[in-house]
Amino acid sequence: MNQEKSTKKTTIYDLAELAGTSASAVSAVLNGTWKKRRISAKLAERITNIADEQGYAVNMQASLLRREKSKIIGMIVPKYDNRYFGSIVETFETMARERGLFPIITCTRRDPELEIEAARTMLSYQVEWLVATGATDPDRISGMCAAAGVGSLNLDLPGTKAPSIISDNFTGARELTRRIMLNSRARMGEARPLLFIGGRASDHNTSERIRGFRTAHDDIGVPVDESHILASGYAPEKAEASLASLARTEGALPNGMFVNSTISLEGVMRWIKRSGHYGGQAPVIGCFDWDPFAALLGDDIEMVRQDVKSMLEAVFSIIENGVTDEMLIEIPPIFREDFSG
Amino acid sequence: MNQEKSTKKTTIYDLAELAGTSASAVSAVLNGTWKKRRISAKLAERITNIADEQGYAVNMQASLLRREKSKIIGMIVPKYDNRYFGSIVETFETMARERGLFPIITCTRRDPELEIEAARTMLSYQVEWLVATGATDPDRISGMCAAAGVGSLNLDLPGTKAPSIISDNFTGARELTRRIMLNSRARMGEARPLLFIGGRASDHNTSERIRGFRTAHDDIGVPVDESHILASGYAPEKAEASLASLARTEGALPNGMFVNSTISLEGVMRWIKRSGHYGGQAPVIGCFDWDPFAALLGDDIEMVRQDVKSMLEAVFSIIENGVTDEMLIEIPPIFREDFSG
DNA sequence: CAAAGGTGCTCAATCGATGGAGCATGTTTG
DNA sequence: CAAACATGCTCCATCGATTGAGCACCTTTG
Repeated sequence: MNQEKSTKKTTIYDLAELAGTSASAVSAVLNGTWKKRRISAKLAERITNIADEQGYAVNMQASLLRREKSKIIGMIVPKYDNRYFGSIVETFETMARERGLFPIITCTRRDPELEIEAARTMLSYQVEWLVATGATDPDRISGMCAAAGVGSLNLDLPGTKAPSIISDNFTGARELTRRIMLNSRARMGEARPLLFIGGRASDHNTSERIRGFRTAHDDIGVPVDESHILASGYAPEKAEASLASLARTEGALPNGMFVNSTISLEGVMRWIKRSGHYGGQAPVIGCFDWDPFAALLGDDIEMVRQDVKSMLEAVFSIIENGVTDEMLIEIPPIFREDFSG
Repeated sequence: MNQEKSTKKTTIYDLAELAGTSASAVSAVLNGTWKKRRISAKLAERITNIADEQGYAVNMQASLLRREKSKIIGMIVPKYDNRYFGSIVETFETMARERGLFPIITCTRRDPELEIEAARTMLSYQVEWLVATGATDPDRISGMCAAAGVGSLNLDLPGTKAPSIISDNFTGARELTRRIMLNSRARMGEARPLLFIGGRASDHNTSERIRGFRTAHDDIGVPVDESHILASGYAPEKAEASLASLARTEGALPNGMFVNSTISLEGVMRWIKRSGHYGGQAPVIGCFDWDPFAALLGDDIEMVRQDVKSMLEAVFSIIENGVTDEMLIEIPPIFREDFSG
């Protein structure tokens, strides 16, 4: 209530004075080591009460400086603008807290420089582990962590210098392609080559998904149209622009599409609506990612959901039980029948 | 490259030894105060090079313990599962970094206990400001911050003990209701009472929106049907359940709906699709929040977008220029014509 | 009743970075 | 040429919590 209390923060020394005891007793009581340090239950209770009254909160900076382990775990994430990353972040926070870890998360907006800066900042905060999600240069981050003696993991996009947990993109894409093909055949009467749109051909996920896309075409015996593989980036505008340009040069577009992410799907749906290219009848669509509203957009839209929970269980299993031999762990994505929500 | 480097972290003392100088010189060079402390440019460069070679990163815990200001700014956010909060978090991070602050964000899943615990943890990390977004008990958080001499702000949901920045819910809801009414009249030939669904009547935003909803009915001269105000919570299931229950007791539902958030809209759209209540013709909908896919869901869906950028500019203006007299700052939301994306 | 052991606490060094104070030099200035 | 000043550093206390070591004061045991 007094002046000092509102400006300066309460420390264990203040509490010690109030309780008529030493700072080490206060420290021991508040961090739970008091039994080990043979402090009486009576004193412990008195200290606890005073601490509560004063609204005391440890100074983590001081505490962590002294401790050997920080219990801080960092995550770098590219964006918060879709359900996949949103769910990764939320699940990560929850699981970290369940394990007594303090999660710090930072969003790098797919900016390679920001990624490095963010990683360095995380190291400054003494993270014990750093999870790089969808990083543009995961190996660079792993290198920095290794030099600082900090563990690192890649999530969503794999690297070569740290264990990587990703979706089984090949199998998922193959099955998704098969389903689009079946839906398309049901509507059109025959199986025809699909369009692939979104992502960057240089990234592992996209190239694996394209491989699955090709394999599924092979499986059914339909040729792949190379000019219809448009890995033009993740932004909605990119997808929109490349569809527009393809329509300009080719005329009629395929009636089935494999869309590489919900972000790309945003652009695709916008173009379909704005251009009126398909008239009333939208194409049969499959999307490698899930969004509740996108799922309601039509009857012929198939969405695969990446299994975020299992992916993060794999992440924490490595953190808790140490690094396994496998450097690449692939988690099967979930198809419609499998998920309840 | 040696054993030590991989296990123990490099400190300024290590760098000082490598450079044949003192730790304070190293510290001054690396934190930019070297000119003020009259270190020669030559030595500064040598130290910088060695630091780079060693991949040195300051120990923030030690640094912050000594400093007076932490430059850490905290945000508490309820969920990451919609574009509104996603955009708040992403914008907040970006703006904080632009101002040389380090943002830490934590998600409390609308759990009141977790909120308090998160606030206490933030205080332990010596945040200078805490922004409580959509908090269930903002005043409790403000109280904790005040006791620790830390500034706090409320975002999205207002409180009474700290400045609050929120959307102008009343005016926004009034205009949104007017638009739904016009769309509905255009389709049905006459203006009829709308349905209000989602949110909690006890929270400020919902009650202000309901007030705007009523006022708009008055403006047009249409009575409000009290049994059609369903503030049954935020979860999609809640909205779905209360529509189902209403349809069971009343038969035909209104042909125009005011949906209080995209989260509720998820449940609404799901119910409309599953129940088949409306046949082919979905009701005219307005939603207080924006989502790109939801916006594409039909022609008669009007979405207001909360002006996240302006809201956060107001937040940082208070942080930078001090607290103004106003305790409640209301930011007008954005209607369709206004936004480009 | 002395030795041995237990109980309940305090002392003081420590973590790494910071910054006020101060110590050698070299350079002006009256 | 001495006083005054500038330059380029280093020394060391400090931030708050932690923890090994150790000091009194019991209580038990042979």
